[in-house]
Amino acid sequence: MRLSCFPLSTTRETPADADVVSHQLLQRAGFIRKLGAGLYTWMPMGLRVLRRIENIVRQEMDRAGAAELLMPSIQPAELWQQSGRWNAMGAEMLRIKDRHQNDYCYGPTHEEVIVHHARQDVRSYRQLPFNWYQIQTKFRDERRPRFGLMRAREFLMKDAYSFHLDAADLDREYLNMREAYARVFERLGADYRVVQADSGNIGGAKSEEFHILAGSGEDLLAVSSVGDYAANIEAAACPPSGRARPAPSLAMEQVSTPGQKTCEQVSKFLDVALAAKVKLLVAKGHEGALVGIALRGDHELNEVKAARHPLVASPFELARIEDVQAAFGCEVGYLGPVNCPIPVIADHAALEIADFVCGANVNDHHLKGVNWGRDCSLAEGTDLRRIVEGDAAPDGSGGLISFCRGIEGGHIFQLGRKYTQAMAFTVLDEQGQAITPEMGCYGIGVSRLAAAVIEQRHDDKGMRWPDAIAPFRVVVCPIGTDKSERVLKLAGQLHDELCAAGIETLLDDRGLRPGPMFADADLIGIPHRIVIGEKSLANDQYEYKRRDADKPEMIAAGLDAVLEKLGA
RNA sequence: CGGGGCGUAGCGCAGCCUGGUAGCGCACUUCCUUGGGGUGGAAGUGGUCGGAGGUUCAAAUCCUCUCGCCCCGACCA
Repeated sequence: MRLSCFPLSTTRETPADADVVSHQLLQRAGFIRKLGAGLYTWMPMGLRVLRRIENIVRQEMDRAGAAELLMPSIQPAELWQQSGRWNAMGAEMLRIKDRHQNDYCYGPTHEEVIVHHARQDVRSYRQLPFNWYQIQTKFRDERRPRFGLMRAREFLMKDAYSFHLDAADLDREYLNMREAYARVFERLGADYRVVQADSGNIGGAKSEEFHILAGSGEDLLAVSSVGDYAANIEAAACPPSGRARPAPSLAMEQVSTPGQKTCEQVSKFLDVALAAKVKLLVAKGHEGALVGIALRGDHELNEVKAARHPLVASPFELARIEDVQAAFGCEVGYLGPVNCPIPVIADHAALEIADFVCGANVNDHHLKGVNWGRDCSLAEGTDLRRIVEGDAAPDGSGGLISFCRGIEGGHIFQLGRKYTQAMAFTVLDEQGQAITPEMGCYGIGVSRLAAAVIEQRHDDKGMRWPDAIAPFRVVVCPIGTDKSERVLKLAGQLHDELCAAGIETLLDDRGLRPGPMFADADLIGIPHRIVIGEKSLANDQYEYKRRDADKPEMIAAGLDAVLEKLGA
């Protein structure tokens, strides 16, 4: 490709609305242009990268035995009503009406559509298992689009859906996809980690995320210092420590704590450790009921875990303050499990302390020396809290948890029968009995990966693409073309020869001075650069530089030495 | 959803407080110059100041409404 014929518009200045490196570089290098909040156009240079990532994903999916199809981006509401998600999905689903006032959505995901097609075409167990995937544009009306491509509203996603006779076969395919994903992430040159995840409102049991590790990542990951345990902190389990609760040593006593409402205030006021306090949150239960949630004072609630408890409404919502005050007869700063008017569930860690401090359910008063079982009923113990750094790894390896940040690039789920059942997809088994298939789904955020790779691979000059997904593998830079016919001719010739050898090559024939030319090549992040100028031609040499090398080196002029450097 | 900020040339910004003929840098056009890390110079092109209404002799500037965009937060009693 000759750059003089290729639309490329780079800027030296950083766009004002970009605050992560990938977003800045993508815009500066002219890879993407913003059209609206969370909406981006892929300009030609950027699209080349997107397509290459897409092709790696496609190759690995095909290799893993999945079959590509393409579903509409607009979906009829009827299917979503069948699965029950038309109402369950919130405002992030873009709902639209056609001219007949019929309801549609711009697909945020395609479980409903795929199950619909599966039930149309698949009747027999002989047709199972299968795995269908597409690479399709999706739209999610994020409450806050940000970080450019990392949390855009419209984005490109690979989504795959598999169907199986039984759970064991789903397990097999899940592992198959897990391996395919690992190959994808390795080919992208990404430093990634597979972590246990929560399956969110998609539903289902087993679920893992593939995270590209980066400080700018939106997700916090809990990683064990021993073994390979890692989990999204949303999903990281906090089992009982195994330590027995100490025996009560103090009598319960009510103390005055005027105006001390938060755990921090009370702990300071009474001079007790935060971890020696039990706090009580109140969540909405079912049909207007309230549920008390007891946590140790220094712990935080994990709403995802709470919402899974049968007494707690899902999605999780805190009770309205007026309702809580009506039930307890005091302000929310003084709640506690003693003489509690509503059912209480407690996090394991809150149950492991004795002689604790908690609200007295009386304004401006707390209780000291409180003990489970003796002073209040022993609440049911459940995992309700967010994991914290320094916790023991929940896999029992003896490791300690520390946090790091990641960008979710892929997510694999075992959905079970949630959708196949809701949408009445059955096949006949060998005995002629109808059975409901097990389902898995597997997503990769293709457009997000482009940004994630940049977050990991960049320097102060620009992007540093690996060969596998670079927009071009090589850029040929002729110096002083207006003075030297020979330079221009040799550069054009090398470009043509490299292209003929199947190497994606860019010839910078814009006639720029070396400074701007090199700056653009570095910004765009092309992995290999060949400079041709009279100076080196005097020694019958070209100059070769890797994007990530400090210094250039001289090589013999001609195609062979170049090919050798490229390892081609 | 709550809070804050910003909309002035393609991009980045100043001007607004204190109303009076709209400016700078980059980019772009032409010419000269320069030629190994964004040369130097000369001359140019380009703006209904986000939109609507109001105050005023006069509004980018003050007031009201509205739209768009960005940032922070989103429950821990």
